[in-house]
Amino acid sequence: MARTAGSHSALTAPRIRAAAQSLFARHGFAAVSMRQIAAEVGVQVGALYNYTPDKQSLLFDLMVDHLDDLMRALDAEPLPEDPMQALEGFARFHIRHHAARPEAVFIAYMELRNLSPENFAQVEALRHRYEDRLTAILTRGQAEGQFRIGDPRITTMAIIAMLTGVNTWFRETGRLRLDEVETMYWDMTRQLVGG
Amino acid sequence: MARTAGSHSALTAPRIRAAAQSLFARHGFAAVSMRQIAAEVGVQVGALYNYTPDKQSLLFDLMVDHLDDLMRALDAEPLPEDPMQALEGFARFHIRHHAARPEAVFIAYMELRNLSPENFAQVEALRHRYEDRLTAILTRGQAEGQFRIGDPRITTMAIIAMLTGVNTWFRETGRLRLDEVETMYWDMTRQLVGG
DNA sequence: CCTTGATCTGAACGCACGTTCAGTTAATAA
DNA sequence: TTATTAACTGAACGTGCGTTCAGATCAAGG
Repeated sequence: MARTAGSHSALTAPRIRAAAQSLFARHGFAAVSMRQIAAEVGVQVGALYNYTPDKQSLLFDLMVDHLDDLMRALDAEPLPEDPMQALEGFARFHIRHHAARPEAVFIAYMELRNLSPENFAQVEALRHRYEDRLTAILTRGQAEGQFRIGDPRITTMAIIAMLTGVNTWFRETGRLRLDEVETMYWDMTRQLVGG
Repeated sequence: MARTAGSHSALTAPRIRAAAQSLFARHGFAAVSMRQIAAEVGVQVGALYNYTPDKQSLLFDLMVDHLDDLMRALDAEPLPEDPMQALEGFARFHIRHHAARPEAVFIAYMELRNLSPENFAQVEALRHRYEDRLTAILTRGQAEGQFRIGDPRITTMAIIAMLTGVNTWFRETGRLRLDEVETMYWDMTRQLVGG
């Protein structure tokens, strides 16, 4: 046997991505085999190599696409002049965006050490660009006397860690709706910066 | 060849633990082989099985010991009556304790999915007990009107995520000393609870 | 000094891994 | 209808995996 009925790269490619993302998130990159991914897609393992040069590229592409998606989505958000409003926008956006794609977020945070040094550097640079957006808001608010904070860079790390932490416990089926969580975390963020 | 000169379980056991911890933290549990651990210790792979029934137990024991250590250390801390002072004690303790053992912390957070369901439940229970200490402080401070917070449980998760985040960027060789970081994060924590 | 038990070696087990590739079939263009 | 290309199969490659175990050597107590 060979080419199968209905097979098409425009269909198979996203299914491979989805299978890899789901399996990497559940079991971890190192614990997932190419054969498992192929089985989830419904092809033989060799077919995967029409779509990726190797296993690591599968992981790298997932991360880069996730971070590109994140940056594009942030750029599409309004950026109010007022630092407090800008901070609220960022906090709410961060929670909403991350809660909507827990698998991609999980992988992007947990599998960094499985990247080659060059790939790691690229991913880190993308993440840095995102963090810089928050740092800019904090620096502006501090300069305008609205925020009572110390080092804006440290504050950035603290806020992002706090907000991203939502993904470790939030479940759609839990007692709180996401918009309630969003408001609770915005309240905490606001107080954290002295507002 | 067989038993080697100077070999003793009291020496080999901790060296196996240390090697496993170091390698798991650096490369991840699934990516580390028993042969790598043995090589780091300087024995053949078979010798490891005098000390652990299998690979997973090595991971589980590291996690449990870390969490036991964490609870014992917290219990050894003074617990002031005043909620604000108690919170300061907790925040500073958390940062100090975690910064001192980054490998154990990293493993305890990243390798949960490599545990069997029973082992996972045990580790989760231990972590919950630790979190409960912070929740108790927050609940008391809220009842006494000192803290301006919402749900104490959510606030617990937010604070712990923020504080633990220090480990992702702090380096001994960086521009900030740990006691400076400690104070910065305590300032943020205090403001977060409305103090 | 001798015995006993602790400690480790060296080899082996079957299995799964990532990757490659010649060959085969389906889709598509001419 | 035919020729071409896209998509996939099936089998194979060498390697490393976790775990087991009989046997060899060392440490320690009497």
